[in-house]
Amino acid sequence: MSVRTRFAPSPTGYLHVGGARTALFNWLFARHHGGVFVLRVEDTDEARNTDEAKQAIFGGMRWLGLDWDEGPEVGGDCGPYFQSERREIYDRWFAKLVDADRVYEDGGAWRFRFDRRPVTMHDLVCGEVTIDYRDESNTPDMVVKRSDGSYVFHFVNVVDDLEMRIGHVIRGEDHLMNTPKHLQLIEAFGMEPPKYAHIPLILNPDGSKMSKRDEGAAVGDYPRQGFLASAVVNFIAMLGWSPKNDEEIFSIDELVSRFSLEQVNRAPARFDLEKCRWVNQQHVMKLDVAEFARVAKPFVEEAGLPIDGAFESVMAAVKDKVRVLSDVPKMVDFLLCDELVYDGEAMAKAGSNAAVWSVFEDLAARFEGIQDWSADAAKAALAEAAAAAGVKAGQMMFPLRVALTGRGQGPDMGDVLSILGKSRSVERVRAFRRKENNS
RNA sequence: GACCCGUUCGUCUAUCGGUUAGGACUCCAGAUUUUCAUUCUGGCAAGAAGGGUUCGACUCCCUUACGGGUCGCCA
Repeated sequence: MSVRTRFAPSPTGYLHVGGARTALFNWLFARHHGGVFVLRVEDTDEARNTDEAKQAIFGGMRWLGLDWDEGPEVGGDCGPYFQSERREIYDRWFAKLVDADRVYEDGGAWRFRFDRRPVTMHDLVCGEVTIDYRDESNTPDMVVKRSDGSYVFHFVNVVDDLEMRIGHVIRGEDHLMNTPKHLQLIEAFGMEPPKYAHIPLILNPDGSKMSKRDEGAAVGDYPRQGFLASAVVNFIAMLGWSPKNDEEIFSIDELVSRFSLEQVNRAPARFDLEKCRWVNQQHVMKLDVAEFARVAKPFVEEAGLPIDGAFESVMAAVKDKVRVLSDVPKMVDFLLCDELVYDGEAMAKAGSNAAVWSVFEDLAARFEGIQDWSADAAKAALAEAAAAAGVKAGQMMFPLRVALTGRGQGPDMGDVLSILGKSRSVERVRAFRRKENNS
């Protein structure tokens, strides 16, 4: 029998990293084994469900690249995939419980009568765990059908996993204590349970439980913050899973081929956004220039910067220095438009040496005298101007950077010089001189 | 409170009884780039505590502490 896993979110909010990682592990496990990944929407709580949430979850999964083989919008043999549409199926399974005399009425609702004995489960991550159901105070009979006739989570979740022939249930550790309840239900149905794997939760940097509103929690925020989906997938995979060696940068395909549940940790991990940014940089560096230009372009346009023919060479100059795509505009704005914003700190640092300033006296003229403009020719002109003023050429690099870019850091000066070209370089050196004279 | 899971550098982790406890992020230093950043090299930094078992314990067992989870007519 082939491997079948599922992700079963309830559409009550956006997709958060914890849910995304649960979906990812299920997806990786299914893909690794050439199995089927099912998406099922657990929308039994009508009051809290929203269509926006549903779309946010679908959208988040698509962005991450977690495609589902069965589920909403793609169909499948085990549908419908919305619990709100599976009413008759639940009624049928509920009747089995009634026939077996395993439920009783309580205040209009129906409770499932637990077998009062120790229940042992064999979790693929946590190992053997036993919960003693003789302790009724800790395990009161659970409601499976509400007084309004609707069914509760434990019941529908179990029925659907059985109906959809899910073989491996991979879910958050917050469900560990629910599993014996599910096992008891499955036994009452006379069915074989799936295998379970409970993965540790993701915590905030301070160790508290990560939930909505916490920084980095919403998967939907990642695209516009300039993260690559492959990097986010790589990073969240590393939270709770390890290849058991020193490697840590993986493409999605590499994760698929390497993933296994035996490599999942049991301790909860804290979310470190700084490392996530570093992972993103590693993935950005692996992009070729054309691809990088394509994904960075929307951010540059969003910042209102003009895109011209030199765009790809501009992108090439900064590609290996960006952590997140949203940083790109402020790294290249001086190359794309003529409105320079001078950084005060960089200005002060550049102008601290009076001798340096004298070099700019004739630098513009020397630049203008260059016949075939190139970075090398410009650098040679700078060296000559520096020598004439008795200043070391190296000392001029930083001031020239500030003059041409307005700030203290950026791409290699060779790239800046060649992209800017002669007339803009001359103009900016002159503008810089004027600013100095005025101050 | 009861029950369950967990505990290696600040963080993510390797180690499956014998290691100078390794890697990565962050931070610091050096190098290279005639410049800043990038990059590279190096450095700081860990087995929660106490008992066992053993020739030997981060690794196995117990206790304590701490962290997380679960005890709904939420999912």
